Order: sequence, then C-alpha cells, then structure tokens
Amino acid sequence: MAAPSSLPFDPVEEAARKWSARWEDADAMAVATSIMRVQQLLLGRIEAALRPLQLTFARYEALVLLCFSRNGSLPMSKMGQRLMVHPTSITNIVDRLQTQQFIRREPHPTDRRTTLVAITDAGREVTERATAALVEVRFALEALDPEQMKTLYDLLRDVRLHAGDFPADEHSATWPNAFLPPT
Amino acid sequence: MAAPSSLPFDPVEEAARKWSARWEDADAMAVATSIMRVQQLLLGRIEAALRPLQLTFARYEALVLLCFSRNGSLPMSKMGQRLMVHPTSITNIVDRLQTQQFIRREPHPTDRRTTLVAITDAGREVTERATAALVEVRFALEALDPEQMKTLYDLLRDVRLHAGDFPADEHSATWPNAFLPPT
DNA sequence: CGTATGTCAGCCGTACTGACATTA
DNA sequence: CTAATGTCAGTAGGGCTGACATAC
Repeated sequence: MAAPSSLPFDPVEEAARKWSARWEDADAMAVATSIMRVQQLLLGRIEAALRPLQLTFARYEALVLLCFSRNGSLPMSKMGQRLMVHPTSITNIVDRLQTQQFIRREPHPTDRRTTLVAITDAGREVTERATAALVEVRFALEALDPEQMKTLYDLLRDVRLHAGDFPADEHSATWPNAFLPPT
Repeated sequence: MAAPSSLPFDPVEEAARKWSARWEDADAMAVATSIMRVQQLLLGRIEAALRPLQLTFARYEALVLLCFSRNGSLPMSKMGQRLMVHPTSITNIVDRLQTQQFIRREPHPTDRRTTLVAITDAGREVTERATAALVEVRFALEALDPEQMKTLYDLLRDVRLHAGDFPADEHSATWPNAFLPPT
C-alpha cells in the first residue's frame, strides 16, 4: 500500500491543468486518473483490514459470492463470469481458498465437466469476520454521506453499463435501496 | 482484459440486494465494488489502446509526468511520490522505460544521491501518440457528459482528500476548469 | 551521527496465452 | 462433429520486504 504521500498539492488537479495546455479531454483524463487513484487507496485500506484474516479482496469477493448462492456452491465458470476474472484466474483463487480450507471442490451432479465450489463452515466463519472488519472501516468510504454514495453509485453504474458490464434493458432499478425493507 | 461478460443482470446491484439482507453498509459495499469494477473496465480498455505502442498505463503516466516537468526530468523519488508507487516499483518502471529508450538516467548536478530521469525525444514522441490514442477513446469514459464528469471528479476528489492523497487546506479550486483559458 | 536515495534479490498475488483432456 | 469446462505450464507486469551502498 503506497503511503498517502505528503504532497503539498493535488497531483490530479495539477496534471489536469498542465494537460489542458497542450491536449484535449483533460476532464476525462482527470476522472480516469481519479478512479485509478481512488481504487488504489481503497484497495490498500481494504486489504490492510483483511490481512489479519489471511484474505485478499479477490478471495473475499469469491467467498461472499458463495455465501450468497442458494446452496453455498457454484460452478467455477459461473464464479468467473460474476467476478469478471479469467478462467485460469478463478482456478488460482479457488486453489488458494481450498488450501485455506475455506472452500471444497465437488463434482457437479449432472454435468461431469463442471466443478462445483462449495463454501465450508470455516469459510462462512471467516467471511463473517472479514465482513465485520470491512463494515467497521466502512469500506474506506467514510468520506461520503448517503446522498453522495447514491450519486457516485449511479454515475459509476452508467460507466459500467456503457462498458457492457450488464445489459441495458430490463426492469432494473438503479439504486438497490439497501436500507429499505425488501418489497 | 476480462470480457464484458454476458450476464443477464447487474452483478453489483444483485450483490447489494443480498448483502442488505444480512449485513450493514450495503451502500458502501456497492460503491466500493463499483469502483473496483470500473477501474478494471477502464484499465482494460486503456491498456488495449496503449498496447500497440508497447506501453502500460503505469509507464504512460510516468512519461506524462516527465513531459509536464520543467526540464523534462525529475528525481526518481519525486516521481514515486507523484505516482503513488513504491521506491522499488519506480526503479522497475524506469528500468523498463530505459530499455525502450524512452528515458535516460542522468546524475543530479548537486545531490549525488539522487538520479534524474530525463525523457528522450523518442519518449516525447511515443507520449504524443499514446495521448492521441487515449483521447480518441476518451479514456473509456464516453458514457459521461461534461456535467457528470465534474460531479464524478468532485466526489472522487472528496474520497482522495479524506484518504490523505493531498492536504485539505490551501486555496485549491476543485475543478481544474480544463476548458477555460488559463487565468 | 542520523537520514535520505536508489538499487538489488527475492517473494507474492494476479492476469494472461496456449495447449490440453474431458465431457456435453 | 463442435462447443464448453476446467487445468496446467509458462510468462508478464506490478507491489511489496529486507538489506545494502552511497551520499547528504
């Protein structure tokens, strides 16, 4: 985690100012750079919170995905699609989680090509503890109030939608309305 | 680059819905996940645009930083601070750029501890071409109009500020006003 | 003296390519 | 047959740690 580093000014703003003097689209450059930097800052703080539990964010996401599945198990291919990772990367992640005894590989009952990944009790337990750790630091986003969160979420959703992260159509609400009772 | 993956729904929204049923701060989790995903999508498209020039985004950022410096050269330590990378990582990046003949290492005139990194003519040239390539794809942010860009920039700036990316005080404007003539 | 700068060897987790065996 | 699934070996680029020589 690169230390929040003692600069006397905002490096992104500085770059945008100089950029606009010779090139176009300085605003897009400033936003793209901001996203990279924020991701780096968040990931650093998130992984620092997970380190005592021997988890990375990638492995944590995989565990959460399994926790949310109907039977606590999913095919490798499904996990790869959801987490946006390469098939060989999901093999890697699952290998590590298996070494840690947080998941088990099981045969698929009907399709003998596919491998099911099932979360273990130890896996559920560490996921609970990791989640508590992340909620405690509010995912490193304590700078934002609920309204700002919603605005940011919606803007990022537009970017994801345009980049093909999920289909446009459908009766999909924009904001999950996490704090409202499920309808 | 993980392919934009043919899911029939928004995986982040889906996760937020299930999250809110058992845990707190589903909105912070949704925003953090969105940032990770958007960063991955943007980086994928940006690096695809840079690949023909044999550049990664990290190396491109280093070249731009040098382009913007007064004399086309900076100490390694300064580059590391600005780019938020570890001292050994800047050595790595500079090594690769040097192999590509895009930069030169030079001795510092007065402080014999520090190494100056100077951009070469070939370096300036490839930076211009890379910039043109990125401007052409609008940094993969063509989904957003100027007003959305500003909103997003300001929100991300709040997060960076709170995370210690730069000091709060100062007479710093929030938006670089890239399209206005310099005052 | 203590501090700062850059480099080196080495390790880690991740992303990918290409090839492959197995099964639908 | 073609297509899908998961695995393996190997490679690449990046982020770190610890140790170190050098210079302020």
